[in-house]
Amino acid sequence: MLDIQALRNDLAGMAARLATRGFVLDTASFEKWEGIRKNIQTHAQELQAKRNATSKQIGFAKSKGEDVAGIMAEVATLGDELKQAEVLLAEVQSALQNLLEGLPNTPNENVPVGKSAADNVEVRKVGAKPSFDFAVRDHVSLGEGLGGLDFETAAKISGARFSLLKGGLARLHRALAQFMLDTHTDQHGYTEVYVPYLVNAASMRGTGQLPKFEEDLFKVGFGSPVQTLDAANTGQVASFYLIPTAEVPVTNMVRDEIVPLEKLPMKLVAHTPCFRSEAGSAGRDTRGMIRQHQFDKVELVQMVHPDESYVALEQLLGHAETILQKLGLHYRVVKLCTGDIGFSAAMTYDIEVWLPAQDTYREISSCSNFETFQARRMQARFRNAQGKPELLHTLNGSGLAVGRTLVAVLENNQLADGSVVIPEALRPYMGGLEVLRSLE
RNA sequence: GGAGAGGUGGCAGAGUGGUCGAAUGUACCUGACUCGAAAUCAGGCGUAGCGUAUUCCGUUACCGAGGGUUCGAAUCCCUCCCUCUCCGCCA
Repeated sequence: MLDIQALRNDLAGMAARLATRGFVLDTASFEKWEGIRKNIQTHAQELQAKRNATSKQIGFAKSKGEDVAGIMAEVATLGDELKQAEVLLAEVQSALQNLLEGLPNTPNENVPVGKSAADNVEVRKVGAKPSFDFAVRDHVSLGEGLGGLDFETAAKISGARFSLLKGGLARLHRALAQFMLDTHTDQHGYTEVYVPYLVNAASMRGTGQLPKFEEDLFKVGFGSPVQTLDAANTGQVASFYLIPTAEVPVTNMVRDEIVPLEKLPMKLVAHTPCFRSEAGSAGRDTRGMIRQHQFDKVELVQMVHPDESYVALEQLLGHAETILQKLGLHYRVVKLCTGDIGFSAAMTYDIEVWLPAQDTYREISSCSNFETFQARRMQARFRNAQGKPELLHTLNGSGLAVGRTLVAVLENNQLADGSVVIPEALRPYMGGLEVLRSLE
C-alpha cells in the first residue's frame, strides 16, 4: 500500500511514477474522494466532540443532583445526526481504502523503465551452457524413463498440473530442499521457520495477494455445509487460503508488531509447498512440472532497516545464486523493468536457469524489495533510534523453487542413456549416489 | 466434542454505566541527591488519524474483533475470534 500522505502531497508526481509501470492513476477520482473525506471527517469529528462534551456535562450535573432535562433535550437530535455522519464517513473511508489497496507499488528510481518483459535488463550470466553430443531429452522424458515421474497417476488422483515423484526422483526432490535449507541456515545466517500453509485473509492482505489477486489463490472452507469462521467480522464466507508462497506466512510474522531495533535484520528461511490456481495461464507450460498447482519452494525473507534494504536485496540475490552455483547450473540474472515488476515490488531481480530441452532460460527465483509497501499494509514496524515506531522494509526471494530446480538438474546433467549425474553437493543427501538410473 | 475461566498500556494488574486514555506496581527516559553507583525523591513515558500542523496547539478513534442499548460503554446485551484448565477423542 502506498503512503496516502505521499499521494496528498504530490499526486501528480506519484501518478507519474506509477505511469512508468503502466498503471494509470485516476487522480481526479482520488482528489474527489479526498475532498469528500475531509469534509465528512471534519464534520463527524465536530459532532463527536460536541456529544462528548455534552455527555460530560450531563454526568457532572447528575452527580451534583441537578436537573438534566434541558441538556438532554439539547442533544436529542445529535445522536441521529452523528450516526449519519459516521456511516457516511465509514463509506467514504472504505472507498478510499479500496482505491489505495488497488494501487501497485512505485518502482524504485533505479529500476529500468520499460513496457514488458522484453525490456528487462540482463545483469549477468554465470556458468556456461552444457553441451551435449546427443539429442537432449526434456525432464518429462527423462523422469518417465527413470520411472520416477508419473503425471498420469497424479492426474488420476488430483487432475492436471499435479505431479507424482517416485524413488530416486522423490528423494532428489527432498535432497534439493534439504540442501537449500542447510546452505541458507549454515552459511547465509537465516533462521529456519516452519509455518502454517493455510492462512487467513488478513495475512493475504498484508503481503498484497488480497484483495486484488484472489482468483490466483485456492480458498478453503470447512466440509459441507460451509461454515463461516469470521462471518460476523467481515461478512466473508471463506475461512482459509492455501499459501501461494511462504512469503505470506513468514512475512506476516511481523504484522502488527513493533520489532526492537536490535532484532533487525530478521533473516528467515522456510521450505513449504506453494499452491496456485494458475487461473489465466491455461495452455501455458502444460507439459511437465514447470507450472503446477502445487510445488515446493525454499523461500528467503528479510525484514530490515529502511537504510539497509537495497544492500540486503543484493545479498539475498547472492544467497539464491549460491544454490545454483553449488549445483553447477548455468543461469542469468535479470533486472525486471518497471513494466514487468510485480504489484507489491519496488525492485525485482529474476534468476533464470538454463533449460537445454527448452533451449531457453526459465525463471527459478524472483528476489524483490517491497520497501514499505507490505509493511504499511501489515503495520509492521521497528523502533528507530529516536524510539519512535517506523515502517520497516520487507524483502523476499526464492532460494529456490524446488520443482524447477529438479527440472534443471535433470535436463542439465543428463547422459546419453537417459541417466542423470547427481551434482556433488547433493550426494550427501542421496546416500552417496552419483548417478540416477532407471528403477527397473 | 463437553464443562469452566479469561482476553485492559512493554510487562504485571485494578477498574462492572459518567471529569477513564484508563488506578497502582514494574520496566524505560529526564532531573535532583552522590566523587560515582545503588537506594530515595520529582517529572515524563501508548498507537493511529484529522485540523494547511513530525516537534507546540485543538480534536477524534482505539481496553481481543464486529454489532447493539444509552445523552454517555473498558464496564450492560448479542455474535465471532483467540488463550488457559479439566474431561473425551486423536497424528
